[in-house]
Amino acid sequence: MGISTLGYALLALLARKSLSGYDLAQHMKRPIGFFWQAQLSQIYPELAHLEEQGCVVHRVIVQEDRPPKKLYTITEAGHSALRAWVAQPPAPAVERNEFLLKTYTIWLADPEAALELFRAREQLHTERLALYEQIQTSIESESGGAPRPDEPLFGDYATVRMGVAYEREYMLWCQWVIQQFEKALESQNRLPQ
Amino acid sequence: MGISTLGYALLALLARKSLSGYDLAQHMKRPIGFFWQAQLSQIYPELAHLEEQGCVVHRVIVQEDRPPKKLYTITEAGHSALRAWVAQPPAPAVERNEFLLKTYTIWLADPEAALELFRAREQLHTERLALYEQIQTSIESESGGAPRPDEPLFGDYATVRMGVAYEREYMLWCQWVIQQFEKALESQNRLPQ
DNA sequence: GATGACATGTAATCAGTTACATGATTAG
DNA sequence: CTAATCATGTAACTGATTACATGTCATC
Repeated sequence: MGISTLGYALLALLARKSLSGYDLAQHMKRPIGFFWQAQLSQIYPELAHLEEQGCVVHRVIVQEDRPPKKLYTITEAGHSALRAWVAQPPAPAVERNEFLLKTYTIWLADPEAALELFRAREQLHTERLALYEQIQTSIESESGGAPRPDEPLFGDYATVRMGVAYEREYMLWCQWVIQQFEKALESQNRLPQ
Repeated sequence: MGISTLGYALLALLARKSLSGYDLAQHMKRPIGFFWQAQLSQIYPELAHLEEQGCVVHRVIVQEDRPPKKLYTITEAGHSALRAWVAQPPAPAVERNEFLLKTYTIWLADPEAALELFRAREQLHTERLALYEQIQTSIESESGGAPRPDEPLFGDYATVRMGVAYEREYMLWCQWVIQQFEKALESQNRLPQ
């Protein structure tokens, strides 16, 4: 019946620009993929559903050099549905972090294996941090500081700031865990058996 | 065929202590619920599945004051399955943060409504931060500092440290967003229409 | 006698992933 | 001629949620 969260994610993109299903999938990878992901096979039925609900309309665009595509445009109804949804507090999220679940049980792992796990993880978040910082900087130079909160770019900027803070803390936390294991290995080496 | 992530979550608890399905559901709420959640209706079939795989066994405990329960105990096979899983890097997680999705589209919200949304959110994370800091402190006083990484309590401590860092940054980020909207409203008031 | 915690499960539904299926056009 | 990108979809399966179903025992 209603509109799923994915539906709102698609409307969020279409509120900025008309796009085809394929284009939407690209934009769902980046930047929206940082906080909401979806496959093409999920996007096509959802677009049909949004069209049934009157939130979007499409027209077929014939291109010379590429296959024809369906260009989707948000309607006034879609716009007001999105506006009603956006300031509504979301239901409590279901937390699923497999890495923290592993951390909870890391005490029974071999310390060398644990170190390898956390060193790889530290690298992952260090890389993501660098990427997000670069995006943040490029928005700042485009806007001359932070975009104003009534511009679409504010959405990009605010979310990437969260990303920067999150990745920085994750990286530092990995370093702390690594330190704990290194300390434990050291004292074990000083007092063998 | 194999063991699901929920299966490993249950094994992670049973590696510390034998529990019934009902008890497991309680422990899945806290502390594991901070990073992995499951319903009772999901836990019972998964326990049956783990038993089929030989990872757990149960015996019925008749109690005087309460209904009889099935006490599940991890087997050697379950223990080694858990040990093999724990140091294996998890597959990239699917990111789903509905609040960030709303933030991405917050530019088309009414500024007063946006402020309300973020103020409520700031409070939520401030409360969670206080809870996690309290848990962290109680573990520290129990262990006299950080637990050693070969103790089960290290799992609790390391995960709660991540929680503290995460909630602190989330809270600060909410405060930053609030500030942006307040600044925008101020300058709007200075130059009406 | 009602409510809430303890205790165990099944059935129906939903959201999301993976695999399947097809086809045009461009670049190497 | 092969691989990659563009382009649109359906089908089967899996993981997870919600609703259903039953029953004990203790406390108010």
